Amino acid sequence: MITRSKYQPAEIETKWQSRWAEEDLYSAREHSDKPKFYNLVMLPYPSGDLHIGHWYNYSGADTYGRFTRMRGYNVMQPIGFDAFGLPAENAAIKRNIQPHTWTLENIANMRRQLARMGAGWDWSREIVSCLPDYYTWTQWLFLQFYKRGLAYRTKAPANWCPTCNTTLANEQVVNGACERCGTPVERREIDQWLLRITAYADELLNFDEIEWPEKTRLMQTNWIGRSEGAEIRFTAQVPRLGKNGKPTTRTETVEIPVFTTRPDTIYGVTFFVLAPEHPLVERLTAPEQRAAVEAYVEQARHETEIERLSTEEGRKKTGVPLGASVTNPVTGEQVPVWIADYVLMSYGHGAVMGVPAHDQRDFEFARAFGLPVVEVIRPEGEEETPTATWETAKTAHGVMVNSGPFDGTPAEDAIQRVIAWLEEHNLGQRAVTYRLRDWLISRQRYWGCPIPIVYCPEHGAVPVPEDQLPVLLPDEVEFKPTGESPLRYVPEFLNTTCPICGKPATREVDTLDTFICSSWYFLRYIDPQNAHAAWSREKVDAWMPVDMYIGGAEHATMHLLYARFFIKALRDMGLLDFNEPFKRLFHQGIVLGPDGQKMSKSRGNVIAPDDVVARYGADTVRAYLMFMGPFDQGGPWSSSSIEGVWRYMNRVWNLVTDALAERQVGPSAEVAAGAAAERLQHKSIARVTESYAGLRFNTALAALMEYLNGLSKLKDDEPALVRDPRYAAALDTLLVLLAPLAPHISEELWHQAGHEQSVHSQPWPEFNPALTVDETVTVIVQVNGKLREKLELAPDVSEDEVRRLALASPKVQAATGGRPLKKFIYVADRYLANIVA
RNA sequence: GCCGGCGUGGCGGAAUGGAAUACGCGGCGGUCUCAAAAACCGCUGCCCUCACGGGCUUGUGGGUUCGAGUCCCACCGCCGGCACCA
Repeated sequence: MITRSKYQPAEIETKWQSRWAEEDLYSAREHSDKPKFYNLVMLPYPSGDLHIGHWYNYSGADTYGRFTRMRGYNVMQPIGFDAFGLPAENAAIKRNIQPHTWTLENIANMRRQLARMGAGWDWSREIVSCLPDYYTWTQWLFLQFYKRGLAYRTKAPANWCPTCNTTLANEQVVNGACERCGTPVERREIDQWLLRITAYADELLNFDEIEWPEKTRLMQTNWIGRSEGAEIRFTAQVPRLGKNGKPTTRTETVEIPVFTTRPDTIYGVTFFVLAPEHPLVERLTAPEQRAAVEAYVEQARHETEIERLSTEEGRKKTGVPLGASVTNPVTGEQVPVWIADYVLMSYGHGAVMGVPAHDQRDFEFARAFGLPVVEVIRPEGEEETPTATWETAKTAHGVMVNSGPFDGTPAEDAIQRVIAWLEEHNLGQRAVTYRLRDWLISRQRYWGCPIPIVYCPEHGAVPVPEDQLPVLLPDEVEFKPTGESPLRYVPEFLNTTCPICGKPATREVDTLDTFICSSWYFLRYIDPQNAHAAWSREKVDAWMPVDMYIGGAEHATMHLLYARFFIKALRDMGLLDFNEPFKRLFHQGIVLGPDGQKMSKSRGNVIAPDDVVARYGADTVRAYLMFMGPFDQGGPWSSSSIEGVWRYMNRVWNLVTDALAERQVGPSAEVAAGAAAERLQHKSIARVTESYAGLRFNTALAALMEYLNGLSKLKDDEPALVRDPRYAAALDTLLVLLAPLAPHISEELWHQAGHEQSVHSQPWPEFNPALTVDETVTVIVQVNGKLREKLELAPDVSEDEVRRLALASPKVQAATGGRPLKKFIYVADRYLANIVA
């Protein structure tokens, strides 16, 4: 009677975690004969707790990293903390603790949690973005952008969150509300630092070098929103401004450019609309309209972005005429000028030529205010109908009509011909506009990377010389609800001298958007201790680009776009020599609560990893997360389904430890079932390898379960199998194949089986294709596509033989009912025959 | 509204155009036990049939094909992104 040991994950997991750390098992080698593989995860924000979503993300990434390492790659798998940001400040205000302290305490706890996963992190490369040895180089990078004219300062309307007392980038505004607190966003004019991401808009649309999900590429493409068309310069008479800046009685001609994607509709312009914020509104307004216009402008200013951008049913177009007109440069016609909130100052030129016949918004506007609708484009073969009867604009392309000399121009030439005409007469030109705007990077906040700029009364904004970096962020500040950075009230920080003249000056008190910190962290991992440079060019050349980047899809249009922009800009500065940071990208899915809803404290459906790990161990939790479904799909947590994975781990433990014990009591000897065990081994290697390679961890574990079930059954049927060396080899392979998903139990049993080296250093097993084929195969016989017969035959059976046996089968004959054979199809690699009768 | 994705047993899900429902959960029956739990073994899509066996089934309707969960068209439902972008 054998007494078996019990599977106790807590014990073996902590044991192996310390052993691996002692042996430095997971540090990437700087010099290696093996090909490099940069396996990256999106670094966590140190909120204090690793949640189940982190476990999901990192379990998949670590499984893939381990698999790749065993396949012979020199894998680098670093981890760090994106440690600046608002939550630290909010916690500081709420709990009267300094952000610095709060953040570092959280990091300490999360390091423990990250270690408890048993993932193969290379801790020697850890970065913490709020520490000076990191943010020195964030500042240095800002200066490089500044030097190249890619960072600039301007007074611009900014999204302002009255709750967070801070500005927000457009990308951080969700449906017109603050992404963090949900407060509707207001607009304010403030001096801002921006990065010229729009200079790279076109290049960012090119995804040729990267293997990214179609969905993410599409989201970035839509986000950048490239539109091709023309700029057309309309003109207007406005009062000439006197020396005092006040209008005089004399007039002058000003040009008002518009952007349009449909220059072919130029003859259909019946009105002209400016954004309420357009700088020419005041000068164009006639005295009798002044009161109405000012009221409308004031109203638009108070509208939130949500209201203004809403396209909800029933929201009618609003607007006010200025009592002025502009000249259509092509037709020479005068059309009235309006202001309306459907025209946005931030897109194009803040002005629109109104073509109600061929643009739906202009159509609605014209109907609302009784403006004429003139048809100038007619799809080929369509009859003329009076525009008064139209219910919508006709936006399709077509032949130009009512367009003077352009009449009859076919759809395919219309736009080009009008643009050519505009360019010839110097009244406009081909133009491209983007939805993407420059990246607003100033935050009126304390807990961020200080912007290395000094304001001198004489020299204005002066960059801090590189040898004076870092501009240190004070560790302690006082928080006052002023809406200004607390740094303004720290004299030691604020007051300095001008780098040019040495006279008293003040520092920039705004800090950088944390997305700046996360736009280059993957470069610092490569050379984290470098005190002389942000990175060594040689090391970055060797490791970049990232081979696999796994993280959430919510970063599609922010972090992932910014990081691409950074790399392209740094390339143009000569600081590195590649075009894209992340060669492959994978978005893991979202783990839902047991109720199928998104996890949230208010719903009470949150699964805390620490709790389930205490109960089942890290291996079971990791493997269960991967078993839930496809890795990019996520799904609901199930407290009963995880029991199945827990049972599996126990069955692995029992099968292997039993075999080891029983092997002691007798000599090894081959038995018949050994051959079957060997076939199963090779089949399983093939299946599991394929699943891992495709990041289909759920089917990898399913195959491992079938492998175990199969071996267990073979042993039950023929107990002497335990002393067959082929059975021992099959169990060893089971442990090796399981190692990426369940690193601790496989390591423990691997060592119990007498191996010295770590299971994680084992080469990935190869399979012999000849051994993945069964001794007999089931040939499926269909009649007219329906399954009618199964034949057990040898794998090398010929088509003729199958045909003879199939037609001879009574079941087949019954199914054909004596009808003559029309066609016989045999798919050899599927062992499938179809009889058409 | 536009763009994208997804609809398969009671549940999570599997399936290079070739045996639909692998694997797991749950359920039912059994072994062990005084009993229960755990563990182990067997059964488990739906309908008809005592049974042998037969019919039906991948959101709905149509199509392509020897053969469709998979490809094409239309519709319904759910999820994600964008949303007056001129």
